[in-house]
Amino acid sequence: MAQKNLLKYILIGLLENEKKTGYDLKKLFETEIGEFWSAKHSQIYLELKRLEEQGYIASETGLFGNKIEKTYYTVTEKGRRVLNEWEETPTGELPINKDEFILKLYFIHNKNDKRIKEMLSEQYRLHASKLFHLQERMKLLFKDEISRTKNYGHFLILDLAIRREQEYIGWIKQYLY
Amino acid sequence: MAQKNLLKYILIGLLENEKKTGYDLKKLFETEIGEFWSAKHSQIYLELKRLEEQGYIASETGLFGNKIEKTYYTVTEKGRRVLNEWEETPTGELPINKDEFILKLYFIHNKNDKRIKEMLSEQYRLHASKLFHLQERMKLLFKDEISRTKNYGHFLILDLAIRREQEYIGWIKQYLY
DNA sequence: GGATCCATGTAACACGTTACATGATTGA
DNA sequence: TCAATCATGTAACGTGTTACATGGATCC
Repeated sequence: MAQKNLLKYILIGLLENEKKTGYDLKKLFETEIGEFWSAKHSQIYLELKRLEEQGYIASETGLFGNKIEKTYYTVTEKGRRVLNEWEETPTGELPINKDEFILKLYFIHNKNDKRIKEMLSEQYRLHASKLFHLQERMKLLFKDEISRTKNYGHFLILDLAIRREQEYIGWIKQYLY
Repeated sequence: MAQKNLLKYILIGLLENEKKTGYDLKKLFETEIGEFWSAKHSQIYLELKRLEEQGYIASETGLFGNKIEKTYYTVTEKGRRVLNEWEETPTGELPINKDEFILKLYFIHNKNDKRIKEMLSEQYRLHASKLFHLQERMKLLFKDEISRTKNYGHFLILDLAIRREQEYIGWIKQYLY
């Protein structure tokens, strides 16, 4: 997955409909996007600079209070074009989900190993908590039909994420008891 | 996930019961481990050297044919210890599965966007093919109760992987038709 | 007055991929 | 003899994290 610079498209995509600062974008990674992507502010600010140099986004400096300068970014025509090109390109190749827990489990050979129950219990807690969080997001963002139609992609992937957690929890339960 | 050097534990873990060459390990990443982890030979060879320097594994050079030298690695006591420590440490923090398709979908807002069906169709093919492959592996590796008991962790994660693909496919079908 | 958030940046490092490189062995 | 596979390595680069760094604004 590395080497494709997908952060580029995320940033352009997030700026598509509304100008935002680097800090705004950073906050989005902590909430909205955080469920399926991550990036630190250090990486975001650098990438924004690079995207501006390459002409995919443009910046304007706004004033906040009377001293702090905020840099707002907007998408250029060129940026809009590459975003669309990317969206239309078949993705191909399923990604490998590197999951440390899965890895640990792989190296446990004996069915009666005491650690299995401990590990499954921990995962149960983590996934149950994530499931709850996702369900709350679903309620908050997509309570009516209109909101679903307007951000349909987001609705779809939230639905997938919830199903996935439910399945994961089902799997754990089967082997935990 | 990065910064934890999990490759280290994979290599030690794979060498635990049997001495292997770098090439053997590379091959395992193409088959067995490939379902849930990836690594290129360039990274493997370097990591093996580092692990030997740090005393986690030891090497012996064998001859193959009459000219080629193969380097076999085995795990040391120190290596066995860190592997066990790792296995006993709670994993914590669910990983973020960075999936390019999910990302693209997020940026599609309109329910009637033609691209949704195309994207879902492509994913259907990919996941159906992966599911088939996983099911074949399951049949091959775990046909009887005894094989399950001997590599129980592997059986568990293969079962999870299959359920996950089934769920994914179910999700696609729901919105594709 | 102090904590927390807003806002932006740089530097060092770790992880992972791609490309370059070499040469022997095996089987058709 | 030619292709594929076995077998091992290095170099350059791209991506992402951690740590370092600064200073204003807001709220209690």
